[in-house]
Amino acid sequence: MRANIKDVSQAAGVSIKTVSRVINNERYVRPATRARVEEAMAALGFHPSQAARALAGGRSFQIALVCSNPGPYYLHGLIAGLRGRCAAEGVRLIVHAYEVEADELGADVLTFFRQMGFDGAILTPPIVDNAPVLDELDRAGTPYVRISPGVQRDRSASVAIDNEGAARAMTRRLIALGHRRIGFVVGHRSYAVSNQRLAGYLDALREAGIPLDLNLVEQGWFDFGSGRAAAEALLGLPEPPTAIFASSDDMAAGVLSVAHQRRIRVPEQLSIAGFDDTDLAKLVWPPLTTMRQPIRAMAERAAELLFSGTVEQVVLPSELIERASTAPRWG
Amino acid sequence: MRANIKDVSQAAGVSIKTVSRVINNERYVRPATRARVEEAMAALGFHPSQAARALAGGRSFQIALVCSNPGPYYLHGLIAGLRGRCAAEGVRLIVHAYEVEADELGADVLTFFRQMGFDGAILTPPIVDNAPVLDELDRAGTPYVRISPGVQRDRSASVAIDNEGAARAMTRRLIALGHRRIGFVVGHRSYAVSNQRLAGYLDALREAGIPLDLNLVEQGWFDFGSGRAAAEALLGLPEPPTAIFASSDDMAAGVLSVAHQRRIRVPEQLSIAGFDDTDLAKLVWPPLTTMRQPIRAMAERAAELLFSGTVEQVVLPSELIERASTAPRWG
DNA sequence: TTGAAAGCGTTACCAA
DNA sequence: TTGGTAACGCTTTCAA
Repeated sequence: MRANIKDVSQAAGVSIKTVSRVINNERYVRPATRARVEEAMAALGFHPSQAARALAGGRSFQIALVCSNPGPYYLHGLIAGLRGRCAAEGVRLIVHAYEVEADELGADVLTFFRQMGFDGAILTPPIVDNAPVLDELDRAGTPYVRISPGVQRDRSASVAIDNEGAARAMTRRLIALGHRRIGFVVGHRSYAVSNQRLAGYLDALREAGIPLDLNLVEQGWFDFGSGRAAAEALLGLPEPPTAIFASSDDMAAGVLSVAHQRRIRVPEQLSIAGFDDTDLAKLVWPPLTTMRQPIRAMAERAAELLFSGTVEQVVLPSELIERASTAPRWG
Repeated sequence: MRANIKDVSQAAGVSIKTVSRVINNERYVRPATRARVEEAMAALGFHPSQAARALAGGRSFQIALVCSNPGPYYLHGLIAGLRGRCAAEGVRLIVHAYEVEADELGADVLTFFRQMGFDGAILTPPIVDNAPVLDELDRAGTPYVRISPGVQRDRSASVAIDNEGAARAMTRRLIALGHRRIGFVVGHRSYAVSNQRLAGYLDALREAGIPLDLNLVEQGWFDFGSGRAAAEALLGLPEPPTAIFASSDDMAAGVLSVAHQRRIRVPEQLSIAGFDDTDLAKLVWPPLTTMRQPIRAMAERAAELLFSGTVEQVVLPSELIERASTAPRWG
């Protein structure tokens, strides 16, 4: 049978409470006593039951990462960014990836939160803007950090980049390269960042006095397939764009693949721009131009805010990466 | 205050035990009683405490996914494959990503397992071959499924592909294309699959009567950077290879980037082959040839084995994808 | 600085 | 088909 705290207390000749003090690194334990207890714990191969600690102490030692079914790089960046800090804090990471289409109302996520009192939560779009979910978290007193919130930004701690500004910068860049007909692939409708990026695009056009041609704006869903579909539509126009700015790298890769099939040389005949959290630019050849959202850094910062209890709206810089042939990001 | 099972039992006018029966969908509850209890639960917004269930019931309703710090596509494939089944089983997924270099002995993972009695575990390389960890799991009676085990394959349920056969097929393909000098980038030393893939490469050479040139074999670490380093070495040889087979797609992408820098046309002047779990082939242009490890399907199958309690060694087919220009995998 | 005892919210066992 | 009551293994409160 697994050793429990009582076994340890007997082996060490102290009370249960004292063992508990050692487990939790509390003060008021004489070094000698502490040593004796630790010895006993090691000898018995004792590891405190998290379930019991959670029940008695009201802490779960778990934080939740709630995200939609995101792309590989986004998910990886999140987990990579959270991993270290969680380990350092002795906390487990519960990954809850939900189906965006199937859970518009966040009901699933609500249930998820109500079952285990998490010590904290990290939310990503689009659930990050779901009021009932935020209400529940507030009600339960669970600290949480939102990544890329779209609404009520000052409601909680959050980490984001300036999506609108970044999209504006990218569009300006394309305009500076001489493009006047710039296609745009909008992101998933349920994500606030999609609108923010679209707004940046529109703003840059306005600023440059380029009239908006609605034929150049296609709806996408952040994935490779919808990028391809959008590219088919855009490149099939009587007067196709000379540049296409996709709201995510996955979609940009889709655009690239269509261009390739159509024997369109990139970037000579068609500039393709992506926007994302990925390292795709380093993998794709010839390269896309990418507006880089530092998702891993955002996750790291989110963990920092969560564990320090700081309620603050952090805005991290994004980064415009010209095509990798001129600005490689090797390593 | 959060409603507990006692509140529900009082509201419904039944005993605690009956509420428990309803929660756990046990038999021997009259439909009318069940309905009354469910009503009370809904009215009180009751959700059973997972901590209490875990403590009393000896089940944690959590399974662990233990992996090293894997690449984005690998991690994504794993989680995507496990997600649905976990949700269906009402079980949470705890992601434990550990540092391979820092945890050679699996001590960290051992602690991880001993703290919470998981209902099950999914292990991936290289910890999948760590005997102490497997022993601990056996001792605790925790069901587990190993993905791509390297040793003691019949020790537990597992899912794998035939790595050696796949690498052999890939090498044969390169030989069939007329290559005689085929570089090989070995995977990370701590992973058994690295040796398996190397064995397949060596076997195909032997079979074709091509003498092994050790200068053509470079050590890599599964990542982009080591792929670049290996390519620098191989392409810097007095007599460089005409094809390079990297044991992972990330490394293959690194090789590709070096080829690009050196103005080597791919695949006309240099064939590049990858081996992985990724969809890189669909993203990279010009394409690599890839031996595809269906990691998501492996994860799905692993979940199936885990939850059904089937102890079986499943071998899934891999797939040779010729360069994407001729065999696109769009969508 | 240490200890005794009362929870925490379930499930499991045994009766009824 | 239902209900008591003892675990489960820890934290917390209050004394000492």
